[in-house]
Amino acid sequence: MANKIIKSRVAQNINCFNCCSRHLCIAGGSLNTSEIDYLNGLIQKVVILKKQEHLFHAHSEQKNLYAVYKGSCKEYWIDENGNYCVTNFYFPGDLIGLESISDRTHLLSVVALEPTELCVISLNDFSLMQEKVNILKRFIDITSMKMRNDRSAKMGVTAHERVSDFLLNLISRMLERNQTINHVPLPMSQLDISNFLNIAHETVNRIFKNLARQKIIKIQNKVLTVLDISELERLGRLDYSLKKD
Amino acid sequence: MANKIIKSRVAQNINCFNCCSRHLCIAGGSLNTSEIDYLNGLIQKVVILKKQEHLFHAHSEQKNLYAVYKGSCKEYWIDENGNYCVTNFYFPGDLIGLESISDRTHLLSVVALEPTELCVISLNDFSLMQEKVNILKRFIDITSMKMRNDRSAKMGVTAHERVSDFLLNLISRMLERNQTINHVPLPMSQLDISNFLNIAHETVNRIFKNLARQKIIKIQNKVLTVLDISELERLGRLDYSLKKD
DNA sequence: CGTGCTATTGAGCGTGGTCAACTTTTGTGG
DNA sequence: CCACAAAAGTTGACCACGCTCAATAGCACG
Repeated sequence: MANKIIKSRVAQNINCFNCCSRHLCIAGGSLNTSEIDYLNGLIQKVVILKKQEHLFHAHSEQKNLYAVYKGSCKEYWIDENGNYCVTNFYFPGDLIGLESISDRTHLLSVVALEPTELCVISLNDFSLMQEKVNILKRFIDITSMKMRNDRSAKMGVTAHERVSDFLLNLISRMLERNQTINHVPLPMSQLDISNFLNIAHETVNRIFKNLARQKIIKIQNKVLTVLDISELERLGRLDYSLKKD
Repeated sequence: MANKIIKSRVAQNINCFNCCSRHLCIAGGSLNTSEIDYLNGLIQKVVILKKQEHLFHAHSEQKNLYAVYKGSCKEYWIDENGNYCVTNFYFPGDLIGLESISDRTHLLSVVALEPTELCVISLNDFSLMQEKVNILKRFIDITSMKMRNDRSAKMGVTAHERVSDFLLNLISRMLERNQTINHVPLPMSQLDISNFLNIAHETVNRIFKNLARQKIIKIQNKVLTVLDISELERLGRLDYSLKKD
């Protein structure tokens, strides 16, 4: 596999000010212009990944945090018995690598689900940021929100609930990204979803088909369209309307 | 229910230096004496809870973070359909309230499983701490570790795996607290465990009995004794030996 | 234009959920 | 301290949800 391409953000015309996901990323919250300017100056590089290309592998040294700029990624690990375990999906504005900061070793692997670009926050830059209290507060807020979000994606008891909750979680994340409920990207395979939810992939497929037959959702070309959100909420245990604000 | 008792740490002779869980709490890591001294000066109060008494309820304003000093707590919420959902258990050295920092509103409720004492870190104190870079780094490390730990408690696919993983997770946390594998406290009910793991409580009971019959564990008076750790690891998907260091 | 991955559908069966009954433990008030 | 009530734990029977296996169709990549 080709080595991943790293370019300068300036050359790619990427910066925090014109980034349409910045409200979800570090540059969001209540940071003022000069603080974002400072951030923007620190973050110099972008990694450009092709589909299926790894951002990093588990057990490697963690040198950076990453913020998804464009595209999407899958996080996974291989357990002691050789099982492939999908642990998360990342979309524009999400920070990758937070759970590894404490020991600077990646616990998990991350791979691109489609052509993807990620801003590189070196841990050195991150140390510098720690001098700026407001930026650090923002960082802590993001970590706190991530914990909430991770809890809600796979909570249901039954397979129907779990699939519904997964979709509701995706939908609420896409709404945060100013997408519409009529066009929610599903870049991951049903196999990935089934693995993430601890459900057989045949079951995931049957539930998708079921929901489609009941005209609750429609899936075409890796794009989800929600036809009856209130019915989907009834099936899941999450209430996305609570998280809309 | 009686209002919770709040006392000064000094009066209770509690401080970060003589706390036997400090290596897990904010005062651990590589903080030096003067930094811990600063921390210790900021944290003035202890909350003392009786069994079944709430530390806070979901939807209330978050005024503090809490560090368990002694005892244990259960975290839960009530979903839209009225289901009681256990989301975590906390032991000495654990920080409570991290996922609520971003909007200063508790997402979850926390209740004591036994007589419990918690150090109170007001969010004001927390803001002050943010001026001390090393303390904040330590805080971020803890958050990062919490994310790892939360992932590992309920990972298995089958009921046997999930119960085994839950026990392995508890064991590894107790080892961090200098407890022995022969005396792991189980202050929560089997009902709580079943709810946390999304498993029927009858199933949890049967699996405990099974493990006991196979002489892998023994449970008496809410205390777990591990008789065959390698067999327990084989049944679960976690490898506690990886986390012993 | 094949080769391999992903999606789809069917049939059979086992894990574990549900319901029910009972015992044991814990907590509360007389 | 005992009596009673409530909660927690235990055990058995039943059966359904969802897993496994299998076979085929669609799709994407070289």
